[in-house]
Amino acid sequence: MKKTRVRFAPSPTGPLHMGGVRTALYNYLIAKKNGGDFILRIEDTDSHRFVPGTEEYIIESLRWCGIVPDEGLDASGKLAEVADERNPHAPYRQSQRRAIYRKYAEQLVESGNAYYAFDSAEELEKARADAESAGQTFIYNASTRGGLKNSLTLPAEEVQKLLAERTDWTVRFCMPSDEMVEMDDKIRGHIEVNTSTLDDKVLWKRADELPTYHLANIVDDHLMEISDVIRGEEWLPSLPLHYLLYKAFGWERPHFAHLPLLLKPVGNGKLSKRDGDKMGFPVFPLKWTAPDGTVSRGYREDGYFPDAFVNLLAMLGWNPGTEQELFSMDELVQAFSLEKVGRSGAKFNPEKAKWFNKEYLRKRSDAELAALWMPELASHGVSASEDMVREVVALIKERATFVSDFWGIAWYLFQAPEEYVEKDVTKFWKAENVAMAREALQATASALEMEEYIRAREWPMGKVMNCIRLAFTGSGSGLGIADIMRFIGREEALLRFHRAEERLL
RNA sequence: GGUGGGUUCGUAUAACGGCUAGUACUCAAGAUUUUCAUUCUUGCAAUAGGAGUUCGAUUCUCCUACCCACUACCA
Repeated sequence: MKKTRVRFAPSPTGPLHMGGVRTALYNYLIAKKNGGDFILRIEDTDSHRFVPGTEEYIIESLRWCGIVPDEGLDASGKLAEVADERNPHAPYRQSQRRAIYRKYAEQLVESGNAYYAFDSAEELEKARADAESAGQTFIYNASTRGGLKNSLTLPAEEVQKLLAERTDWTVRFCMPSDEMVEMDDKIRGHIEVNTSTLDDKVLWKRADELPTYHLANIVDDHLMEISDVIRGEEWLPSLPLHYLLYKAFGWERPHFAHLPLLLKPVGNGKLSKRDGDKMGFPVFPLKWTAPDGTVSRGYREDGYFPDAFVNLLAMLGWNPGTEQELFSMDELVQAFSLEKVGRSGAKFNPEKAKWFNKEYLRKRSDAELAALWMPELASHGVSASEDMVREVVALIKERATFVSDFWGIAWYLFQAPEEYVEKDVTKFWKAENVAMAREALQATASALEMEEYIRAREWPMGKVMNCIRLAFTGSGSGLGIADIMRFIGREEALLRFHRAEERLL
């Protein structure tokens, strides 16, 4: 049995979005489940769309998620450029592998599976326009290539001349004219396509001496001994070409699996950057500042835990077949299989995403959460001991989804209220209740004693307590009185009550 | 337009021909609680439509509708 080797091969054309992270995750899980390798490769064969900083962004995103490549990164965590024991196939950046691809493109021409094409962009544009005005679709393949400028139609001397003189020619795949391509996909099953509907894709460009995705992808997957190609559904239409390419080279092809797309929460279409901005959730793992200064929020900066993010991503398109929803990375490795990946696109639900984080927050230790909260407390001018913060966290963690919710839930344990919610004042601050509350507060030394005091007199517990809470927190909601008093102390409690009396009556 | 893929509660999904179509999120109601939140209980809510195969179809086949992707010298 061949070793499982999978790869994640993004283009550095923009920040990795959550769909991309999910693709990386599924690849990683399959690799780890089978004791195989997860390889990171950067497909930067389109020099025009390169966006600075995205390669680093991709690497950092994967690292944050705990998706660690077995191959592709050097000791300093950068994309490996020099081959060594760990990275035998370096470089892993396609722009640095130029020399490799040309050889293979020429091999295909020699074997009759590809040819040189000399059509200019304008000529192709015209051909398309003509076909369209005739109500047809232009396809560069067996049906049209005979009338176009290429090494199949031009005399050999002319071809040699153009090859030498011009710098804008390409190598195109010679698509068979009428052949059924039969394919198997691990997720979608058997698929058949007739080659007459396919076109002679450009494989290599003389202009920048670089291959297009299709050639580079197949060559590298072969050279890097990739056993399973797991990628997004948008690649399904080019699967026949890839099958034919493997056949033309005489190479054994990997297994293929095409993942369903991630769709926008409402309406139709795939999830895009805009949706997040519009609906108030991130679509990127980390915050991204574009070269033009535009900032996009990230899951990390929004307060998501990486394991929660990984978990929610895993459940988008896959299910374990049981009712378990919470999985650690190790558990995912155990439970994951492509057989349980769905075929239809998954609409992303931001509400459910929050639920996952809430569950993970609860699982975090009080100490860890306290440590995460300390910086924010400091920014509010609060200097509390770590022990105390930990106790507060224990009290409030089940009310929060993010650590950033903590302050809004428990601020009044650290500072006195300056304002009182009007609605709650009219509801709870009634003279007779205030009188009872004052007496109970003053006559007792602790919350426990106070409760007994109120009970002994058969006073309305709720009314009295709400009155006190209003004085403590400025509103009708919040923690239990006993808990609040434990943190602020009797002195502060009395002070807050008297201040409320002064302000409200 | 062409090619390919898809379609179970609002959302994510379960049920690999056989109970009353299950679960989670959301939402609603009730219980608990000194308020709020939590927690617990209950409820609302789906097989796109039509044929066919079968004793029996969410599941298999075909047609229709709708959705998505691709259709570049982008990936």
